[in-house]
Amino acid sequence: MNERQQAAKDAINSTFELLHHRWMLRVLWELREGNAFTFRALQSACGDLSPTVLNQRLGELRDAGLIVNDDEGYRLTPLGLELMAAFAPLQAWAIRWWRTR
Amino acid sequence: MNERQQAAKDAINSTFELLHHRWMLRVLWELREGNAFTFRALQSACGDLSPTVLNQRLGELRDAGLIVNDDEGYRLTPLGLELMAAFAPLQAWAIRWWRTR
DNA sequence: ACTCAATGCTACATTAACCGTAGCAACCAT
DNA sequence: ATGGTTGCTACGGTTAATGTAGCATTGAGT
Repeated sequence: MNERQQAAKDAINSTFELLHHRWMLRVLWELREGNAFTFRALQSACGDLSPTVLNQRLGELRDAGLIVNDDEGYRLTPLGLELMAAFAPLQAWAIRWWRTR
Repeated sequence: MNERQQAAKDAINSTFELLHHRWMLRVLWELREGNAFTFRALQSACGDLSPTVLNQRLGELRDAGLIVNDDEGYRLTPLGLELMAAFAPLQAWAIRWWRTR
């Protein structure tokens, strides 16, 4: 394996490491439109997850540069918006999969 | 919210519920080319995760209809391949994100 | 038949992650 | 000053993940 391939592998592994935590995908999903959410609004949108975990996830997302917390609340950065754009094809798949169950 | 929107929400939530478990994304990623992996080959490809968890993840993927276990080993079903196709844009994002850190 | 390696997987004990509930301190409007 | 909303933390209990060891089965070689 050459350097470029290794870097790609590191990048995707690191991405999975970030995303695999509980509620992470859901939190990002709720923010995907780019709108700002207050802590409590986000908690509610995710189906009342515990504030402990939400705060952990928000910290991880802030450290990763995917969200910011301005005076309107939490919202995705351009980088975060790009990630959610990459996730767009997932919704169509989810609906198809849902039907097969 | 109408019925169609609710179904879409259920579908994506259910997808996240499936995917958020540790190693789940990584296991799928290793299988994405459609090749068959033995249990131990898959374990090794994922960086030697514990067999306990690998077996749990494989069970969940089997129940979800995303993998099968034929005489060559574990491989993605057509549905599983479609999911990984939906994940394709993620790699490009991951590399870009990796560079910003 | 006997060894040997590889297979898929389970048992067990430990550590880390997640959970719900309660509530604090800061802010603002009334 | 009272009441509402904000972001967030403390606490104790439960679930999930981990690492190491090893079992039972299969197939190849001698």
